[in-house]
Amino acid sequence: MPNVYRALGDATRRQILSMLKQGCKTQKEIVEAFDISQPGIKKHLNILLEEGIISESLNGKYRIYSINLNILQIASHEMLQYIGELLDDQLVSLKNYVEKGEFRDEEE
Amino acid sequence: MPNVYRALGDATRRQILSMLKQGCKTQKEIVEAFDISQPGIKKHLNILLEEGIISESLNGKYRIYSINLNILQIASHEMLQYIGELLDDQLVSLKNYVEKGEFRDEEE
DNA sequence: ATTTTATATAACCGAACAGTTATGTAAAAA
DNA sequence: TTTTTACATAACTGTTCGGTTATATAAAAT
Repeated sequence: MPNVYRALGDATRRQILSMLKQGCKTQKEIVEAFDISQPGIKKHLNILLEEGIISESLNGKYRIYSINLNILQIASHEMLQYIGELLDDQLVSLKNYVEKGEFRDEEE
Repeated sequence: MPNVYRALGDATRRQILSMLKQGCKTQKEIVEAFDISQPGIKKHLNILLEEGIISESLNGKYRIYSINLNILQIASHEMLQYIGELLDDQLVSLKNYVEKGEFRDEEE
């Protein structure tokens, strides 16, 4: 099961995910958006891949990355539940709202 | 500002916080609840202290730890907002619900 | 056919982490 | 006063992480 803390625990990875939320991106595009070397970015992408939060596909010489919102949702479930329990019932009911399936599956 | 990812990113620390949610605990009590050495537990407590998620107080030879729910709430705010933005509007409205101040301040 | 482009991979670095053992210290109990 | 108890601290280990440079490779463009 994906480790959301690991995946989201780094600011660069969060920015990458925000980029991918706007649409699929080439590795090159991602690299150009940061002041980090290509292998450095690739490591972040590998961690997101390991955690299943993003997917990779090939197109000629390009690597295309996309975000897996459904998996991210499932993955954050446990975390939201835990925080909800700590922060008490208000957040829990809030979490229940999420769990009731009110999400639309953007990734289809 | 507290790094929630760091604080909550470890299972032992999450268990410690769950314990403290039930009430203040002595370091001894916490140590006894885990199969980890006393210095090992102390390191986790120090990280939670660094992030401001828990507080420490002295009582004779005892160290008493308590959870700072208010700070945890403020700290998770950003994280919840970010995840909300990724997981789209349903979660955002959910997050707004939290932000509207619907939390009661258990720690007063 | 050669060069450029997009990416992969290896090797390295310093810092942080999770854990340990060993030892010191201060409060409480005997 | 001696011993026990609760905790602090230092030093060490192995692993992961975020970053780098250097180099290889495969596709595309020239």
